Amino acid sequence: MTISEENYIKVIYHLSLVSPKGVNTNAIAGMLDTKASSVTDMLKKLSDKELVSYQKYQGVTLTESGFQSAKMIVRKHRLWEVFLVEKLNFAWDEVHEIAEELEHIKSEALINKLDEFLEFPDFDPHGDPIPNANGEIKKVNKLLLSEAALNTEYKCVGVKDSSSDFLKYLDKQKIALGSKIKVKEKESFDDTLLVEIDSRELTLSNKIANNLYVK
Amino acid sequence: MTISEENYIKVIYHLSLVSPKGVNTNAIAGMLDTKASSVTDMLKKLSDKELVSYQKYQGVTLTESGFQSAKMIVRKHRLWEVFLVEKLNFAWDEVHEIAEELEHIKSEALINKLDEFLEFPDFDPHGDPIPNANGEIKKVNKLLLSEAALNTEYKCVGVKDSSSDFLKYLDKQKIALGSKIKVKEKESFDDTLLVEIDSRELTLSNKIANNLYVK
DNA sequence: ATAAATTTTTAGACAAAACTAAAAATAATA
DNA sequence: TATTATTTTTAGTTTTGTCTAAAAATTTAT
Repeated sequence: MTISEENYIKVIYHLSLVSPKGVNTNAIAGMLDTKASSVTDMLKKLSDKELVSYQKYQGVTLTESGFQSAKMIVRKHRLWEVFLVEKLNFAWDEVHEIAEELEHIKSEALINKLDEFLEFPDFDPHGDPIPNANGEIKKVNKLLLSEAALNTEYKCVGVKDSSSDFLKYLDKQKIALGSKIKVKEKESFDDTLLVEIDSRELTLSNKIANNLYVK
Repeated sequence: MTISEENYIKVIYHLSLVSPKGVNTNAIAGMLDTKASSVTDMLKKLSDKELVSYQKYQGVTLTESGFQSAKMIVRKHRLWEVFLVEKLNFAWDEVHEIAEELEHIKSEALINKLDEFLEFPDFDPHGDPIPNANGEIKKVNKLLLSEAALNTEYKCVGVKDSSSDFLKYLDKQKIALGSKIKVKEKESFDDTLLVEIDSRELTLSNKIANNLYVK
């Protein structure tokens, strides 16, 4: 697989978690910052390689083989992110772009040795699960903070939006993965939350609450 | 710079250490396993970018900018090799191919943090010097074992040939970088050496002695 | 249900990096 | 020096992945 093919497979994987019945050409083009016509071309190629099943105008889904490939790319991406944060002391908002490059390094031995070196982490720095060498993914029943029950203690376990802006906001508010969090009040007008985090009180907008996973 | 351009620059760098007055098209083609005509095409492009100075039929040399770029690629390659051996426990004959890929990862921050994580190593696992962030390279007055004086204690500090075959041979003979070595006899007929390594006696062919650096 | 809007595909073109085959320049040899 | 031999370059293709513009299919709206 070329880097370009890998990028398409990865994007189709992520999009099919949201639209499992078929991913649209335009959606792929949007994610890859390319044109729909380029996507069509690539879908034909991926289809020839039996990585996706594709019928004109009907959207695309991953084949079993494409699905496994996608998970291996995601595995690499997330393991490298752990390495960058845990070993090289990058901040969690700095690692995505670098991991986008590292995820295309070919060696299987490399990624398995890296996994071992990192002591087989289950989650990346943003709380996303890391597929193991067999492609198995640990399921976690997390929910969005916006869906959390009142006066119940939760733990922050992940972010939905992992943009630098959002992550820096969390840093500024000293909200990290692992922080204890309890919703004390919910404003019915705009769903603003009054929360207690590690025994500090904070007001969080609905937008924030919609992008923070708790358990 | 594209990966292909980087590979050309790196090869020209290595070849110009041997032929500093100009590197031949065919020599580059040989190293990159490509055709002379492809090399000519690329030399024009690199010349346009002022990474090399190139006159038709006269061979090619790196410009100052090309030279700095080359050293940064070599720096990345060798730092990744240290990482693979020291941290991921790869054998020294397994790391070259993987580092060939890793050397093209773009981030400056990454390589400097990696350097720090590895505690600023001066040499890679084969004894080759690692340029620092400014492109400066530690000089070492090493010599080939074949040129070593009799009955003088040396230390193995590098290999000239870093093929897997040669490195595995050294492993088998328990010769590693850092091993103490003394030439006790030199057979005048074929230059075979009788050496003492870490208090074991060994017979080494001239070919071996011509590919092992000592100090 | 037909028209309008949107999405997707086709057709044709382009740039990068490789190739082959042939021509031109340089180097080696008689 | 003239002739070979070798090296290097040019000219013309190919492949990969992209693009634009236009056509076709699908979806939405009147």
